[in-house]
Amino acid sequence: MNNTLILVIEDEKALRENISEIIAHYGFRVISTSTGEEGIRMALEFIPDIIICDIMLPGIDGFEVFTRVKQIPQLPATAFIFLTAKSTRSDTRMGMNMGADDYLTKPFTKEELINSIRARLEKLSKKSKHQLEKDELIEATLEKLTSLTKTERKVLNAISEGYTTPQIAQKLFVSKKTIENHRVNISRKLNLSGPNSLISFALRLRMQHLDNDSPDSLTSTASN
Amino acid sequence: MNNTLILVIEDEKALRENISEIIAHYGFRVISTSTGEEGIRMALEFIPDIIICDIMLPGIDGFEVFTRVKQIPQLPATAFIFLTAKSTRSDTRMGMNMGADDYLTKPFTKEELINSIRARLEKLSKKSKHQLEKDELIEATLEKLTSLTKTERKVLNAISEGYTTPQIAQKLFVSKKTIENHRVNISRKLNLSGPNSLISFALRLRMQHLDNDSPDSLTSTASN
DNA sequence: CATAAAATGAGTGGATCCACTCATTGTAAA
DNA sequence: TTTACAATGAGTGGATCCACTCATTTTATG
Repeated sequence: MNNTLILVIEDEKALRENISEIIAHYGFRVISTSTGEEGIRMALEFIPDIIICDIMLPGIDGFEVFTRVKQIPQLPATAFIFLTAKSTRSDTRMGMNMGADDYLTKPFTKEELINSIRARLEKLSKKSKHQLEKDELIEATLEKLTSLTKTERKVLNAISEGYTTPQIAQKLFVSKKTIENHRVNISRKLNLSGPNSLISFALRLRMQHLDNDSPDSLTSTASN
Repeated sequence: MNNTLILVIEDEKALRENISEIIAHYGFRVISTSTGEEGIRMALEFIPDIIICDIMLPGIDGFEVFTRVKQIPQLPATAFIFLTAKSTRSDTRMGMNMGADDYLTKPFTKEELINSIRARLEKLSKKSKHQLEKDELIEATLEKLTSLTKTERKVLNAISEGYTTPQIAQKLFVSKKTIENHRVNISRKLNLSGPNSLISFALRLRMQHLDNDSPDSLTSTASN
């Protein structure tokens, strides 16, 4: 049902296990660690949806974890919830001013914890709703990209950049006819048909990639 | 320099003017009102980037303003900062649990206010950085859309949805030849040329609009 | 009403896109 | 060394796109 992944970074063992237990009990997946360094490593590996992080940590502190995590390009949407006993005014403000999404002061009830999590998830899903719409269109055909050969990928990439058949032919030092053949083969593999279907797919794909990760994209997908 | 617009909803006159003054002093544009009802109306009209709203208001309260504002589809990205004297634990939590972005308790210093604003702006702009890249591509030609006629807009919209000339002709109950003529006229007005240039532009435009505001987009742009 | 602009439609021509078949060459794996 | 696949290129045909000109009708707008 729920595929949400939450990363808990908390030094105090009892509290860490307690939090994890609560989160798990409410149906979320949870991973945890006691140090900031390990937390950053896990964030990179597992790409959690939410990070709950204590400020007082051995080694690097919660603020440092936050700034490091925010520099990871794969984690732009990850919500960050600070956790601390220091409920002094200036500390709370510092956390929020850094861009944190919420701030829980110890001790807190399990309702406060779970409500905070739910509120952040609500915000996250709201922002990426139309995004999903786009994803679905591509998703189905995206896996079929693996069936493309090296040259076909190059051609598709060129198409997505707006080049026409004769231009691509010139770029790759082959005849127009060869590119045309590649286009047909690509369309066949991607189950596309009709005029403009290829350029349309290529552009949608490009936009998709611009929204996500790599800068110049498609050629780097595989080697074949 | 700074085009950020901030809406302040605060009943107490002295405080409202004080806040507005501080915000304006730091170079942001600011509008304000004393009631929730008026605040919602202004939010709809001016589409602010940030709304700063007191919880204690005559008529509908801050929580109600928040939920109403969040239902406005044009304002998915607007940051919401609550403002209140009630700094009791449960009140703070309720605000955050509803999905607020920050929570300032009275009295607060101007530094706290301005830092909170800056932190939220930071988060907003971070999410739309690569977005700018795409914007620039369209921006230049975007204004020329105003020179399109009603029917031309309809055709362009259909193109962006993936329809081909014969399909559009059927949809609008006119001949294929008419649609072809419209295509040429549109291309001329937008300074486009070459094969695929129109579908390419239309798709980029569509993606643009999907990321921003309206649901079914282009036809609603003007009346002519 | 008169003029201008918008909408509709047609003719022509060329370029590109799409889809099918077929053939040759190179390359890599069984 | 077969076998399979990738890459190259060609032939044919139809559909669509793009760009030009021209004409008719409808719809504002002064």
